[in-house]
Formats: sequence, C-alpha cells, structure tokens
Amino acid sequence: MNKKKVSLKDIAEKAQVSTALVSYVLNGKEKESRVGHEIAAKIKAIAREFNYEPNYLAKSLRSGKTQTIGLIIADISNPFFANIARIVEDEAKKYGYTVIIGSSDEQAEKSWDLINVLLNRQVDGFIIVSSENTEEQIQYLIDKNVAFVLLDRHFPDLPTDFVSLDSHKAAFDAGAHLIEQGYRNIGLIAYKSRLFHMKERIRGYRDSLEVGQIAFQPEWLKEVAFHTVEEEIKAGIDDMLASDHKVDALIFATYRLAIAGLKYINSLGLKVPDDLAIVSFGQAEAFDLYYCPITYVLQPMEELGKTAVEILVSKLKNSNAEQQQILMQAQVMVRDSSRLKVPVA
Amino acid sequence: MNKKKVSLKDIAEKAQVSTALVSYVLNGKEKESRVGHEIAAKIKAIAREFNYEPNYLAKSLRSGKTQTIGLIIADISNPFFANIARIVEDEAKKYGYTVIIGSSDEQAEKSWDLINVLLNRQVDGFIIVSSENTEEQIQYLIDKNVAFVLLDRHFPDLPTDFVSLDSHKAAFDAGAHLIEQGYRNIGLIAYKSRLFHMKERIRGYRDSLEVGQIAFQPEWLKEVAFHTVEEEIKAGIDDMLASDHKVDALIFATYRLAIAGLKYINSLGLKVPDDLAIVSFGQAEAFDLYYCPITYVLQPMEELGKTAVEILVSKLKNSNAEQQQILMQAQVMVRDSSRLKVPVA
DNA sequence: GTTTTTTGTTTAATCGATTAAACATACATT
DNA sequence: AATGTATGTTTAATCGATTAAACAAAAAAC
Repeated sequence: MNKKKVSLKDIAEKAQVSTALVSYVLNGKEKESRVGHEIAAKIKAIAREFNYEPNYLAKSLRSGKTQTIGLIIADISNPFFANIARIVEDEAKKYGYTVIIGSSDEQAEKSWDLINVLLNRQVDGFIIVSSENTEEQIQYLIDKNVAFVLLDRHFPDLPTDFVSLDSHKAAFDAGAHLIEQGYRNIGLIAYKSRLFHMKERIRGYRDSLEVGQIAFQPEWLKEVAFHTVEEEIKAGIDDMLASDHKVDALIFATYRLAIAGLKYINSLGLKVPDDLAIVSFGQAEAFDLYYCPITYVLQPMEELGKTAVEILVSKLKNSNAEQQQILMQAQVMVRDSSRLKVPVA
Repeated sequence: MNKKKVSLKDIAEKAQVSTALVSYVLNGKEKESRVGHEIAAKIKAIAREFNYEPNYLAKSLRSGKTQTIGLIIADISNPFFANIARIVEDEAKKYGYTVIIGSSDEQAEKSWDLINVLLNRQVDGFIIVSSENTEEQIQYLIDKNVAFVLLDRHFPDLPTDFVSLDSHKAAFDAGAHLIEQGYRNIGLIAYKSRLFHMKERIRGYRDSLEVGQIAFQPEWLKEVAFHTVEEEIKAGIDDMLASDHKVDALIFATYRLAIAGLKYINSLGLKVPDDLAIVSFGQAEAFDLYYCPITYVLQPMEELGKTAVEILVSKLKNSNAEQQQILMQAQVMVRDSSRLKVPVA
C-alpha cells in the first residue's frame, strides 16, 4: 500500500543516465566500473534526495540470497525458546540477517510444514531445534544442500553442524550435586523421547548414581509423554513417593516439567527441600519467585544462540567451511532447593 | 544453496508449451483462460512430478505483495509478548501470512529501525505494540499509507485501528476487588511512561479508590523508569511501607513489575497476603508457582492477538475497510493473594 | 596519422512469475 | 464463400535490480 517506492529507474531518469550507472554507484562499484566523478556525485545526490531504498525482493530474486534465516523452535511461548529466539534475532541482525521464527510444537509434521514454507520463502539457511523423528527432514536438507545448524539438540548419527549442551555432563553434575548434599534416593522426571539430549540426560543421571554408589531403582525414573505431562507427572511423583525407596530429591529434565512438577508438589503440601529436594534444567523467573529458590542447571543460552548464528553465517559465506560440532558446558547454580540434607532424627 | 529449483520454465519446456499456459493452469485459471483439457492435465502431472513450488520472491516482486506481516513488540523474551507472538504467528498462518518478529526493547529508536528494515523487506502490513514516543512513526506509516494495527497499546489522539485492553476498567476492577476484600491502603506500582494504557491503569486505580471513598495518598503511587526497575521498586516499596498510611495491598501494573516486586517482597520476609495483598496484571506461570497464588488481571490474549490479525488481514484485502478501534475487557482472576483481609486483632 | 589503450556509458539478458494482448485455428452462421 | 465467434496458445511487457558485454569517444602510443 505504500506510495509508489522510488526505484533505480526513477533515479536514472532524473539523472539522465542508464540504470546500470545508478546501480554501480549505489553499490560502491564506481571504481571498478569507472564511473565519472561528476555523474557519480549527481547520482548519489539524487538518491539521497529521493530517499532511495533498494527493493529487497528484486535484489534477492537476482542474487538468490534473501539475507533471511529460518529459526525453527518448539514453541516461542516457552521462555526457554523465547530467550533463544531473542538472542538469535539480535545476533543475526548484526550480520545483516532477518530471522523468521516458526513453532513446531515438537511435532514432526509441523516441522516439515515450516521447513517447506521457509524454503519457499527462500530463506538462506536454518537454525533448528529439532523435534523427535525429524531425522529425515534433516537428511532432506543435507541432500538439498541447504545450509543449517542444529541448536540445543542434535542427532549423533547425522553428519551436521550443531551447537548443543553437554547434557550427559549436566545431568551427571546435577545428580552428583544432590548426592554430595546428602540425598540418596534421587528421582528423575524426563520426557519420553528418542531425542539424544534427553537420553543423555537420563544417562548422565544414572551415571551419577553409579559413581555415587547408589543402586538405581526403576521407579525413580519417569519418562512422561509430551502431551500428557500433567497427569503423568502426578502419577509419577505419587509412585516415587509411595516407593519402598521413597525419593528425597528430584531432578527435572526441562523447565516445563519442573513447572508442572512443582505445582503438583505444592498441592501435595510437600516442603522443598525438607520433604523433597529439587534440581531443574532451565533457569526461569519462576524459580526465583518460588518460596524456596530452585537449584538449576544454567545453560549458556547466550553463547548457544550466538554460536549457532556465527556458524550458520560462516557457512553461508563459504559453503564448504569445516563442519562444527560444539558441546557447551552447563553449570549447576546452587540455591536453597538442594541445601544440605538434614538427617531425619 | 539449494539444488537449482524447478521453475515454470522447466515445466513449460518439458510440456512443450509456453510458460503462460503453465502459469494459468497452476493458478487454477484454466477456465478463464480456456486451456485445453489434455494440456492442462499434462502440465499438472509434470508439475507434480517435478515437485514444483513457485518462487515467492518472483511472485511477490510481480504482485507487490509478500504475504508477510511485521510484528513489532517490546521483547520476545518477555512471556507476555512471546504469548502474543505465538498467537499472531498461528493466526496469520491460517490466512497464508508469515510473520517477522522484531523486538524494540521499548526504545523508539529501535522501533524506527525495525519499521525501516521490515518496510524494506516489503512486509504487507504491521502489527505493532507501540513504545513510548513513537507517535511520529505511526504518523509516518499513516502518511505512507501502510496498513497496520496497534496491539495492546494505542494512541488516543491518532486515528488508527487498534485492539487494546480497557486498562482503565481493568485497573479499576483490580482496585475495587481489593477494597471489597477489606484492604484500605492500596498502592500501585506502574511504569513511568507517557503511554496511554499505563496512564489509564493509573487512572483506573485512582478512580477505584475514589469510588471506594478512600483518600489517595501520594506515596501509594510509584511510577518507575523502565531501565531502573529493580532499584526503584525497592525504594518504592520501602517508602510505601514506611508511610503513615502503610500499604496493606499492592497492585502491579505489569508482569515484569510484579516479578521484580515479589522478589523484593520475598526478600523482606513479608507474607502475602497477610502482610501485603497482591494483584497483578499479566498472568504467568510464575504466579501459579508462588507459595500464595497471585490474583491477576487476565487479559484475553488469544482474542487480542487473533483480532489484530483479523483486522490487519481485512485491511490488506480491502484497503478502505472501516477503521476498527477495539477495547477488550480483562477479568480479575481471584486467587489467594487477595483473600479477605483478616482484621488486625 | 594510424593504431592501441583508457575511460565512460549504454544495452540487453537475467532472476521467476503474471497477464493483457496478439495470434491462430476450428466451428458456426447466414 | 464470406463472416463471425469460440477455443486454444503464444508473445512480450512487467515487477526492480545486477552485470557481462558492447559501444563510443578521448587519450596515449608509435
């Protein structure tokens, strides 16, 4: 609906030259194309006067580059991803890229849709937080030779660039921390998922028990389905508490799980950490506000996001740049919810 | 980086016809353009076989429409805006639009940048959550005849479409609710801002006191600057508590303010609601998790977002559609933080 | 005074799709 | 047979920018 925009042609007409000259001058190619000084100055003046802004569509159509990145995440209304999105947005802008965000809701099908929509929109590349069962999508991108970087989650069997968290180490540290604080019956609530990072968190947790010489009890590990989190968490916690090896500490593998779990723990009237110590992945304001601040696994969000953009941009510049596979370290931020266990008298 | 995409021309060559026919057929204009049945079928078959997807850039360049909406918000990492963004994203997709989100950080300058970047990207229209002092930007869009809808905030003096909350009524209700629950010394923490919705929240609060026949005390109202929220809130709460008319209830005008305020209230060891009742704007998970669930002003986010998209889309379809100015009603969701005041013995 | 080189500028193809207008046929009317 | 009307299909301009190649005129070389 804009008033007709100023085009190269308008400037060319006004300056009485061809559009070629205008293009050369406005792209700083006066030297190579040896444009006359006076004409160049004249063109610049007119461009300024007309407030000329090039048409990105035309540029993109010609160049095949849109200076646009597609960011696929699970859900922008989840604080974790919203944070990531913000960081990616800011970082991309530094390199002159615009970001288009799409939420997959952890559904492979939606993820497919997004990839297709964004490819149609000719994004130059993708940053993807993969959902379960999307290996074929990734393979498709590889086959099509589309540039992309996986963020936060990756597939160990696929040869892709990625920037993820060392989930095994993070979960191990979380478990080790609880053990150190005197807890012995430690449960983990994770998602039921084939995703590698989730499997790694489970493995890290179990390894921490093993190193701590604690015999793992099957009922300590609950893997809940994405779409029935609320109910399964309740049942899971009930089960853990009814166990012969009643848990005295609980690790949540993600922020969403922690929110749901803590709500239920509240409703049971359990006191944290006396009745149940807590460590969770994913920092959030909610944790600060809890009556007992929650110990959490701090993920280097800023670095994760920035590095992903960096890698993608360098791939876009040089398509045969070396593959980068980066695992970043998390840090256990100790708060009250995992304070030293008071031995039961 | 994709393998060369299939274009109309490729199909035309394969089918031994001109690109015009292919275009007609694939756009369902076989009838009007009376394309032969066999040829049409052939073209469709080839298109399917080649897995043809039209190039949006070319389409857009020709049509002048990009089927893209620019969404300008304060900060995507703020849950309130992230929610809005998600709703807008989903709703826009239903109409075939893609959304590009930009965060202004409440800074007029960044907002300008975003508008320019997005205009260059040829977005068809905007949905804008305005920052302070951006009236001239809005006026610029009006002058340029760019389609847009203001969301959540609007300028009463500018003739624009908008979808906002009835902030006066919402704040009034919040105040009235507290009065009804027996609180008499009610404070309000708001942003220091010229923005209308903020002024309205303050006015609504004051009107509720007046109707409740409570004499307003200047120290009950704190307007804190955006960039020094933390410190100013602390000072403000200290002041309210030290007052001769010590507050027994507090309203927060936004989610961010509530988070900062509650943290400080926690650290002071005050108990909600016995020492201080609370009502806040903006629902959030954090409120559910608080030891005493927070009474909040429920904004009809879903409807706000959907309606904004709807209005914008109808404007894009018909540029002289009637101007829509919609104020939606919020609802006070009563929880424990504003329970009936227990009279001090 | 030619020929070559340098300097300055224009032409025209291209990216991929859309669409009015022109152009062919075939068929129907009178 | 001449004319009119459907029915199919192609041509070519267009959106706005880029850029190799062609062209022309002036300056340098011999």
